[in-house]
Amino acid sequence: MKHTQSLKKNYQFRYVYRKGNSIANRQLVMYVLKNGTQENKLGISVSKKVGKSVVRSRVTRLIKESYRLSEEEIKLGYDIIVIARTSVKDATYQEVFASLRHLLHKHGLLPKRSEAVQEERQEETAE
RNA sequence: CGAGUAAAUUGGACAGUCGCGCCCCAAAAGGGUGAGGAAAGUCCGGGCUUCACAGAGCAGGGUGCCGGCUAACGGCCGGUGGAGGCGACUCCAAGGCUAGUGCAACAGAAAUAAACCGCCUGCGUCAUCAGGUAAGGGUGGAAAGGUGGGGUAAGAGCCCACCGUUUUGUCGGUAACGACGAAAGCCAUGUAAACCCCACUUGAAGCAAGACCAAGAAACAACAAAAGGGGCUGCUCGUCCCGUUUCGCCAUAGCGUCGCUUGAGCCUGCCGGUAACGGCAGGACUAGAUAGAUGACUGUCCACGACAGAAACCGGCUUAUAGAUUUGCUCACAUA
RNA sequence: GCAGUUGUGGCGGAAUUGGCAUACGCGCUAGACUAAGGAUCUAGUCCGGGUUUCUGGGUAGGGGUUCAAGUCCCCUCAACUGCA
Repeated sequence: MKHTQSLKKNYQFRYVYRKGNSIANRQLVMYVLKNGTQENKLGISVSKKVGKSVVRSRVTRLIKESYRLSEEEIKLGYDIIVIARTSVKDATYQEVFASLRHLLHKHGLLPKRSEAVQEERQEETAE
């Protein structure tokens, strides 16, 4: 991915957990913290409670794919941790995608999307 | 065709767009390649690595009908015995309680030891008492080989026949064992998945093993001896290494390199072997990450896709598994 | 990845060499005491059939050895711990 590294070390995760802001919905939890660089760092955490290794790796891939397809719109300079909750194990790709967009929007990391939405609305009203 | 039994194969396919790990290329573009039959459980066995050499003895652990295969095994193949099934066929930790020790609750007269009831004899009879008796009753998982006959006061391998058991001979088989015969009236239940005996086998830990490179902190003249400590293992031997003690702080470590994938491996053919397997010849050889790569979308088709994701490797076992395909054999029915 | 430990009523936790499964404590239910509550005392409390007695099953799940298994052996499941 072009603008995104991955969070690797445990201390990086703990720093974000301690200092960052968290917002959750039914399927995911998202921690966000400014890191003062021109890149984003993404960490995905799927605990053993979610399921077996097949389930966990599939959940990881769905979250990663959802993030990748949204990457161009997301603000830069943040550490983001996405934690999967137990209910994700039965979710489809579309549900995960919508859930991730929902949390990114609540964190205010999707300015382009909101602008786009506003533009669409303006266009609709203009028409 | 129906019912069954044994085994083998497969585990969605094709096309396009975007994306990921590794490799090729000086780089880019581009190209190649990318999870399983169980990758799982970690139940066994191996190679490999470290422990000086991987050594000796004891203890401990494992296995347990016989023979073979194998690097090895608790695996596989073939056979023996036993159990089940009309049959194809399936299942069995299957050495030794006749080496010793332990245990066998409750019930029952009595549990490894026998007289409660009963039967019989004697004191004329009954009762009682004394004695004989394990055929019958009852208890129990188990009650002193079983059935039938003779015998007796009543009974008893007391005697006989058959069956079983033990010992032994001949023959067959590498062997487990089998067949046939002889002898012994049969000193004795179960449990060894109780201790144990016998035979074989086993050093310990595990790729987070470990090797190398880089960086940092502390301490230190050299040699020898003693004591102490440590490593290999539970102990003894043997052997090697080392200034010691206390307190505090940091920390999943350095996006390090190797180990890391070509291997007791796979496919095809021929030969040997009942088979497991072995030999020879030819051919292909393409996951190797290090917070960890296989996904998303679209279209077409069908049976609408189960169980499930590599983390050093290999041989097995066990467990999970939608559906599809193939072959051998058995039984029943029908027909000829 | 490798190595290991544990599993018994609603909860904690006993059960000797295999021999009557849940002793004991907490909690819960009913009753007594009280104007009421608390505390205290009494009784009950694994599940099904019957509701006094009786009877069948049950120690994470499945099988085996044994006359008999919570206990011994094998397989599976779940929870937990350690290892640079």
